[in-house]
Amino acid sequence: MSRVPEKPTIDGVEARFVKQWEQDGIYRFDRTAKRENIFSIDTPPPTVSGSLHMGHVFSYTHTDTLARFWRMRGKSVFYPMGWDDNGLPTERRVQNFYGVSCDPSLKYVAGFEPPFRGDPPKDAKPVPVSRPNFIELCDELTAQDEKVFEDLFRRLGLSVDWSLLYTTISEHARRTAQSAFLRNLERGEAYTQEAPTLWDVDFGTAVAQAELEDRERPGAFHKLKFREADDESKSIIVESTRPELIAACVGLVAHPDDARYQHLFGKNALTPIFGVEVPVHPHPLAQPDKGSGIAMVCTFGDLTDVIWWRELNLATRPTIGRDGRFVAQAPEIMSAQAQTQYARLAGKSAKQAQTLTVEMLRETGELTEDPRAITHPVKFYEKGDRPLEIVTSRQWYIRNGGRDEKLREKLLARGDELTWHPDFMQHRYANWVGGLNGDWLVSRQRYFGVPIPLWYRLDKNGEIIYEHPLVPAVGQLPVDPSTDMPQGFTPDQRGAPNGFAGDPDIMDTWATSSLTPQLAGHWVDDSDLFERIFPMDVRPQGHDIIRTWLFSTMVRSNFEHDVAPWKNASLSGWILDPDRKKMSKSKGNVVTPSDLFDQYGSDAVRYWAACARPGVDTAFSEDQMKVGRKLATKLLNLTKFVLGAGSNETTTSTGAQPKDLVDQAMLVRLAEVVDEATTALEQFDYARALERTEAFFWWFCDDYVELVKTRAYGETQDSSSARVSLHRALSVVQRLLAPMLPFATEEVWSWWQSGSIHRATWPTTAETLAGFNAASDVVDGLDAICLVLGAVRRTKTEAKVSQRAEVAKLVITADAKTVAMLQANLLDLRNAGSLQEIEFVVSDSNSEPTNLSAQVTLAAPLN
RNA sequence: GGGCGUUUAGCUCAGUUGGCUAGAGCAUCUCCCUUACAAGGAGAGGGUCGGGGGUUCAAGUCCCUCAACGCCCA
Repeated sequence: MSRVPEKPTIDGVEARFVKQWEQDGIYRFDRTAKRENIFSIDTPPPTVSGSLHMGHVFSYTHTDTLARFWRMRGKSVFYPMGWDDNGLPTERRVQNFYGVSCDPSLKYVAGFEPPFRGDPPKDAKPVPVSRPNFIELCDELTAQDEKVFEDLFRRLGLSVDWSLLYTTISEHARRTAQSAFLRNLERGEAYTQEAPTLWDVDFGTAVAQAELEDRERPGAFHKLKFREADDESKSIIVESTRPELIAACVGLVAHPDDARYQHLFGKNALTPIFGVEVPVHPHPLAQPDKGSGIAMVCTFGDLTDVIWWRELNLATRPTIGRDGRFVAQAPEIMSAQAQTQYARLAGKSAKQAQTLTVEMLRETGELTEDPRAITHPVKFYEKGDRPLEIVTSRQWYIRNGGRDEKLREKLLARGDELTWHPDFMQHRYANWVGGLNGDWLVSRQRYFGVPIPLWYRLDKNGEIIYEHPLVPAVGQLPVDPSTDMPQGFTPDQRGAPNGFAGDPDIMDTWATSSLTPQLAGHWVDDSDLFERIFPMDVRPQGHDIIRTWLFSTMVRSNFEHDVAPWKNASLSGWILDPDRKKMSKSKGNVVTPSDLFDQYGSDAVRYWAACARPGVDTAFSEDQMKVGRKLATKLLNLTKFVLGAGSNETTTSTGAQPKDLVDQAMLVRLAEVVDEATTALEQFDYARALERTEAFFWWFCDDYVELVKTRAYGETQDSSSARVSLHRALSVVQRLLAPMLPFATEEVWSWWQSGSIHRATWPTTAETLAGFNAASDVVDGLDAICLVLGAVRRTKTEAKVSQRAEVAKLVITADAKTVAMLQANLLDLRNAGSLQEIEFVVSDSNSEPTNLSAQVTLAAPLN
C-alpha cells in the first residue's frame, strides 16, 4: 500500500488537488442537511474591478480555515463566493475599458457594440449608452475579472462551493435589492425627504455618513467685520474659514453663557459686502474658544450649520449649486447693490469664490487682518477629491436609528446577539451606532447600479407628486424605471402632465451589499434554502467596514427578519508593510499573491496568514512563509518515514495497542493538543490551534520519533506499540493541520488513506487515547527521559562530536520513583543516545526539590 | 475631545482564570553530511516584560497613573 514518492515535494500539488477537489465535489454544500448540521458563512464579496492583494489572501484564508474545521466536524458548510460588481470601481472600469458612459434616458439597443474593447485613446469621447446596455457590458467585462479571481482563490485552496456563486449587479441581485427596498417602503422604514445632504460636486451625487472621511487640509481663518444693525458703527468680528459663504449667511450664533455677546442675542447684524440683516442667536454648540467665539451660520457650510438652521428656524439661502459652483441667482433678500456684488461670484467654484471674496472684503475694508493659515479637518467623500458641499435635495432614506432613539437601542441590542471575535470589536459597532446623526441615505445620483424601483405621478402641470409613488408588482422585478413602465400607464405618458416619471436614481451599493445573506441564500426565490442557512453562523470581514457593511446588514435583517443576521462576527486585521505602515499598492514593489504561491507554495502563504491572531494587524512576512514551507516539507518527510516504518501490513491489522510508556505518554500529550486545538477553533481562533499543533509536531519529530525509531524499525524487538502509536499520531496530526495546510495534508493523506482528508472526521481525544489506560504520571516519565536525552545531546554538542557518538557511561541521579521508571523504560533512551553503560543513583528522597541530573562520559573517539 | 487596541529578545510574536528559572520562530554564533528530511539535526548567546506607583505570600498577568504608536468616531 505504499504510495510514498521517493522524493516528496509540495511543489505542484496545488494544480493536482484543485482539479481533483472540483471533480469529486468535496466542498459541495448538502442542501438537504438540517439547520443544526449546517455551518453557513456570509463571505465578503470582493470588488472584482480591483486586483486581489495580500489582504484578501490573508482574511479569506482565515475564513477557509474555519470552514474546513467545521466541515471535518461533520457540518454541511455553506460557503459561497460573491463578486461585487455593483459600484463606482466597476462603473469606472467599464467606462474606461469600452469608452462608454451610462445615460439612463437612452433606450436599450440590442446587440450593441462598444466603440472599444480595452484602451480607448485618451481623447476619445465616451459614447452614451442605456443603463441595460451598460450593465451588459459590465457583465461581459467582470466575467473576465471573475475568472482571474476564481483561479487565484482556488489556488489559495479556498474550499468554496463555487456553484453558490452570486454577484451584486445580476438580475437576481437587482430583484433582491429592489424587493427588500419595496418591503422597507411598505413598512415605513424607507422614506423620501427634501433635506440638506452631503454632496460630492465631482461625482454629482449625495453621499452617506458612512462614506465620509475627515482629511486634514490647509485653510485660513478670516476675520470678518459684521456690523450691528442698530448701530452700524459697532462691529462684530466673526472668524470664518469659508468667507465665500457670506452671501449664504443666515445668522450668527454664540454660546448662551458667552458674556461678550449677551447684548446681541435677539438683535440683528449686517453681513459684510452684502449688508444683509441676519439674526444673532445663542446656541450651546457655539464654541467660545474658537476664533472670536461667534460663528456665522450659512446655507450650508458644515453639518453644524444644518443643526443651527434646523433648531433655530433660520432662513435658507443656497449659493453653491450641485456642480460646486455659485448659482447665478443671488438670494432674494439682497439689495440691488448687493446683487451686483454677488454677480461677481456667480459661476465661480468655491475656491475661486474664496479668493475673490477676500479681494472684495479688502475693497470694503471688512477684512480686519490678513487671513491666518491653519490646518483643519475637512469632510470628504472617501472616493472623492474635493471637499463635500451641503446642498438641499430630495433623497431616499432607510431608518437606521440615527433619528430614532428606540430603533437605535434595538440595533445596539442586536449587537449583543452576536459573538464578536475578538470581542473588543463590538465597541466599534456600539461606537458607530451611538454616534449616528441621521438616517441612512440610500439614493445616489449615479447611473450604474440597482435603480430605485419607483415611479411618481405627475400633476396637471407635469410636476412630480412624491407622496404616493407607483410601485412595481413583485413579479415585475427587477425593474428599471427609466425604461420600464408602471402598471396602468402607457409609454407616451412618461414625463407628460398627469402622466408619470421614473425615479432617476440608483441605490447606494451598500443597499445591495447589506443583503449578502439574502443574495447568497436566495431569499427571494428559494425559501427552503434560505431557512436552512439563515441566520448565518458567521460574518467574516475587515474591521474597517463595521460601520458600513456589518451595520447596514444588521439594519436590513433587523427590519426584514427581526433577528441579527449571524451568530458570530469574525474581524480580520490588516496587512502592514514590514515597516508597519498599511500595505499600499503605490510602493512599486508590490508582491502579487500568485508570485508568492509560485515561490513558496499556497500552504506556506496560508501558514503566514493563519499565524496571525484574529483581528490583529499583521506585518507582511516572507520569512513566515518560509517557515510554513518548512513545516509542509517536514510533514511530507515525516509521513514518508512513518509509513516506511510500518510498511509491512502487520501494524494496524493485528489490533496492536500502545503499551510502552513513551508511546502512551506521547499520545496523552497529543490528546491535550487535540483538545486545545478543537476548543480554539470552536472559538474561531485558528492561530492558537495552529500554534499548539505545530509545537507538538516539532517535538514529535525531534524527540519522540528519535526515541522510538530504532524500536519501530527493529526486526528483533516488539515494534507493534511504537508502530501503532506512530500511525495513530500521524493520522491525528495530519488532520489537525488540514484546515491550515490543505494541500500538503491532502498529499500525505493520499499516500496511505482513501478519500480526501478534508472529508475525514476531525480527530478526537477518544480515538487518540483508545486501547490503553495511561497511568497518571506517564507524561512525567516521558519528560524525565527527554531531559536525560537533552543532557546527552548537550554533552555531545559541547564536545563537538556527532550525535551518533557513543556514550561510554551515563550516571543518572534522581529520586527513587524516577529511577524505577527510567530503569523500566531504558530501551528507547539507550537507542537514541547510543548509550553503553548506565548507572543510577537514587538521591535522598528528603532533599527537595528532587532534581534529575545526568552525568555523561563519552567514549574515546575512534578516529 | 471621546472610544478601542498595541507596547515582552536585534526582528515578528506567544504567554487563556495571578503561581516552576519569562517562551517560540526568524536572525546571530558553534557544532554534526545521522540510512525520513542538509529544504535537516544538536546546542549557545541574547530580555530590569514601555515608565512610575499600588494590591498580594507571589504581578508580564490585577488596579491607578503617565508616555509613545496605531485605528475608529467627533
